[in-house]
Amino acid sequence: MATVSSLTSDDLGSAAQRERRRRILDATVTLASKGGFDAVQMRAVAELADVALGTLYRYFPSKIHLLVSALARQFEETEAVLTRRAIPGDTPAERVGYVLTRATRGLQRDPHLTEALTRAFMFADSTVADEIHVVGLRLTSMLNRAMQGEQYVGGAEPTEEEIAVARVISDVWLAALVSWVTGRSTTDDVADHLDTAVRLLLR
Amino acid sequence: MATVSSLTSDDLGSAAQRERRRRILDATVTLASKGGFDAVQMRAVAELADVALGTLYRYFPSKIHLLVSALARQFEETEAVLTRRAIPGDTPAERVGYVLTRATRGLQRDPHLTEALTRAFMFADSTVADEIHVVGLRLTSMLNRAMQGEQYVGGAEPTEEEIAVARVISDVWLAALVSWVTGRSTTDDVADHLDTAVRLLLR
DNA sequence: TCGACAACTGAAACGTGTTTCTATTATGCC
DNA sequence: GGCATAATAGAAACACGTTTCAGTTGTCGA
Repeated sequence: MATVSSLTSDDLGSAAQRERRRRILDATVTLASKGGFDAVQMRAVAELADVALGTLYRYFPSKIHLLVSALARQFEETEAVLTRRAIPGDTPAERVGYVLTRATRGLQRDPHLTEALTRAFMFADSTVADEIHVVGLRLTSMLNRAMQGEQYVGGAEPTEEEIAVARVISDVWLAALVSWVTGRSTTDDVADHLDTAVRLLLR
Repeated sequence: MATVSSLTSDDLGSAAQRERRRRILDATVTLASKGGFDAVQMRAVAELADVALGTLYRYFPSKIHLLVSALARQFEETEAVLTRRAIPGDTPAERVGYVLTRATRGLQRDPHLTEALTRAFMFADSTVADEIHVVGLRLTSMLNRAMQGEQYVGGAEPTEEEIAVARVISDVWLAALVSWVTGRSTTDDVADHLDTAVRLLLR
């Protein structure tokens, strides 16, 4: 069976391979952070990660796969950080707003990296579905957790309505990110727009 | 002054030039409709439009500019059609739903074209701001008109709230389109999600 | 009508993502 | 340890977006 997916950590048998995968993603993030999407050149990634170009393509079948996988790893870290403590705020709106603000600020702290990851995500086609799905799961999981607050610990399922709201909010977030990344709006615009959307949806 | 914008019809003095521009955009849509984003190859567009490659780049400074300009022209047509008759529906939600459904169905009728245009729009950077802006204007104008219904004819300005709602809806629409284009959701998913978003926002 | 200037043509060349292929190295099994 | 197999290195080649440039054609004012 021919696979078009990126190799995940679980797919990789040996420690040396997981180590290679890690080096590749590190190199990707380093280059993206320095010069954005255009600076992530496959030859440069391979060299920085100290693997051959062919090996890079064995691990990640395209530049887009590579960047979306890097995005997934970043999200894992964010989620891990966020999971450690309860999300502050008394209402779902406040908590969702808190999560979004924090996530957005984190992204805006490294504009080049964000540009690279966002554009890859937006440009991805159906062959990247698996990697995209991972990202989507983490995002909705974070938002649902924020909406439910304390109750989440008890393991309550979110309602239909809550799921729908979370989805709309992540749509808005994505669109805002795109418009920021492409220079069509400022950081303040993004914050305002997100606040407005949360207010409209969670009232 | 060095410009990075595409040449609009207004910029072009002679009829021969407007004709060339039209041929280029026609070729773009033809190729996109047949094979999507990847099939819109600059050499192929130039050949089909019967212009030299250099000329194509004189009219549209990049493939993305070209595709976003094609998108703008498609939107103009949609808006023209939509303007001819009053939008059916008794409530803003119904009218907005009608417009979205119609526009979405139109797009889904030509998946390859939609894929090409959507991906270009998502990938555009700040050098394409002018072209993007045109698209954004048409979209919000259509939505505002739908929200206001009959009153729109009277030339009433939309309220702050209405503008915000329109913006959120277009965000959701864009995100839904992206997820459909990338094979992550079906046409029914898109319709459902849009309905849900409209219901949540216009209640 | 003529001359100057801009627009267009045609073709070559460059950069970067992607593919391909052979030689070499690592891994797992006996 | 020795062998079969898979993984990797290294380098060349290809595809397509983009740039460049010399020569040709069209346009417009005097």
